[in-house]
Amino acid sequence: MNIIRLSDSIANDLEHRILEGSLRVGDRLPPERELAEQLGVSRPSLREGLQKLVSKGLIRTRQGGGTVVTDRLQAGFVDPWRDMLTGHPTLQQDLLEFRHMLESQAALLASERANDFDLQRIGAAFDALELAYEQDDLQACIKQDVEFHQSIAEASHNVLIAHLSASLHRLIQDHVEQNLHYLHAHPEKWQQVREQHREIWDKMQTRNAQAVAQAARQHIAFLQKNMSETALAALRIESAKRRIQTGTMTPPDRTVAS
Amino acid sequence: MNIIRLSDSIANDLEHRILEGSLRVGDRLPPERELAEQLGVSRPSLREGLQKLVSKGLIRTRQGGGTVVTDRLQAGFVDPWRDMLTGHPTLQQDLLEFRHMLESQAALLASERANDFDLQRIGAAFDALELAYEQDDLQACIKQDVEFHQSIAEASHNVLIAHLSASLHRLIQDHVEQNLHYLHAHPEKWQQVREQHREIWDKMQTRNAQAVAQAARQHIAFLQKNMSETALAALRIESAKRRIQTGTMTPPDRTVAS
DNA sequence: ATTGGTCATTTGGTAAGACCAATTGATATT
DNA sequence: AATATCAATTGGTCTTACCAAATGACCAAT
Repeated sequence: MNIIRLSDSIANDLEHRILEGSLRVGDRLPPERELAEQLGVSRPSLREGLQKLVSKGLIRTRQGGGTVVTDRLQAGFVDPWRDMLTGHPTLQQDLLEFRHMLESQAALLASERANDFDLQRIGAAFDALELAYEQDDLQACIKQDVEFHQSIAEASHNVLIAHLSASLHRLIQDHVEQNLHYLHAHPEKWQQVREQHREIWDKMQTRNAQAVAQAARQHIAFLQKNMSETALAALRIESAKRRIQTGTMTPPDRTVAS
Repeated sequence: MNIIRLSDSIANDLEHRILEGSLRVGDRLPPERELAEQLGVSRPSLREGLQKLVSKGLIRTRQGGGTVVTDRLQAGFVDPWRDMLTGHPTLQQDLLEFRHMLESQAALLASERANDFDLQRIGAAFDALELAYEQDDLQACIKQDVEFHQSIAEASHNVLIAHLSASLHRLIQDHVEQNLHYLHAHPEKWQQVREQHREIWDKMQTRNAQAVAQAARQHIAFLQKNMSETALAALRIESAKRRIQTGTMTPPDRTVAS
């Protein structure tokens, strides 16, 4: 009945790749001429598809520059929370609790579904993390810590988990950094964190889902405990700016929309 | 700093005309060749602009038929996640999986933290749900089903879980409705759902956290199973319509002349 | 060695013309 | 009058070409 427009197929496919994670935020697409040839379509058709995605805000094109992925969903889901968190530091406990759930589930699913590519990426992240530990490079540790957890989240092959995980990492990046600084000043805890990462990676390789989830839970619980200790010093200014919500706890009418 | 893309100007211009009223719903646009000449642009550029509007749902094009203004303002706002789900049915599995995790965790936390007010609200929702079952009022069932789960989510006393739960419920409302309709036609399954709700509520009252989480997991798993069955037909149609497969993205067989 | 500018290359933006395919509507046929 | 047929209309796609902005390499000046 309805013939599918070629440009729609193209847009749909690229959109799917972005959501699924094979095209990640910041990635550059191949040049239009090249991509058109890869897909076996003409450049105008490809461009019609690309422009659809541009209008959706999923990619950004610059003349002479190239085409890059600029996920707008990442902001869409979490932006409303950012205000809440900066205004109400007590909610950070909720956030950590949520992360606890999210990461353990991500680890569980990842150990069931990770393919070779996923495992390779996680392994590479782990190695880089170990290297950062060895070199005592705190900045690199932070960066690789995020990459390690994110690679696991994306190996879960669940779009929602992957995106939420990425969003949360952005959201709590400051606190992660702060926390790692604190841990770094306590070598025995610092060493514990390192062991926990190794534990997760080891269990992941055995593909024992429950064990991986357990290791992830322990890791996050450990961070949760330490972070709450350090967080007390952090909440200071910002408090006066916002009003607390009424007791009925009514969610805003738009948490998902952009 | 940003050079205005011609296709964007075109899309904006037409969109403005539509919203302003000079182009009304059902109106036919001039043929592309003619319209391109009127606007003083090439046909590819015009088409890029038109396709942007197509992806926004403002116009509809039929090969040989013409281009007509459709009504997008009926449904109101644009929810990117909703669009994603309708565009990529495979994501619905991810959504259900996520809900599975979220609701079981919510139930677990709720059974630990619910105060008298929370329990009263959950109980009231359950009673209303039972009443709806008794009266065989499908609409009321849908409404109270959401309220029941949402009251539990908010009893978790975790803001993120409560908000996300509310967002998800809105997101999958259509599918919930569709699913309940399906279940309603199968009395034995319909009864099972009712029992599962009772199970959750009973366990909740005993404040056995693990038991509640287990009951919630079973409930969602049951819905998940049935929903995937009902969605199967539509999903097959959708995937069949795609000419481009994910992965290798083989282009449509375009018989070359000569 | 670093800085700064010049220039060719790369890459997205636009245009023009052609042909294909579905729709439509008028015409011819029964 | 109903139906079948065909030609014009119109969106869908491809090819080629050229323009303009961004990039990066190379070279000159400090």
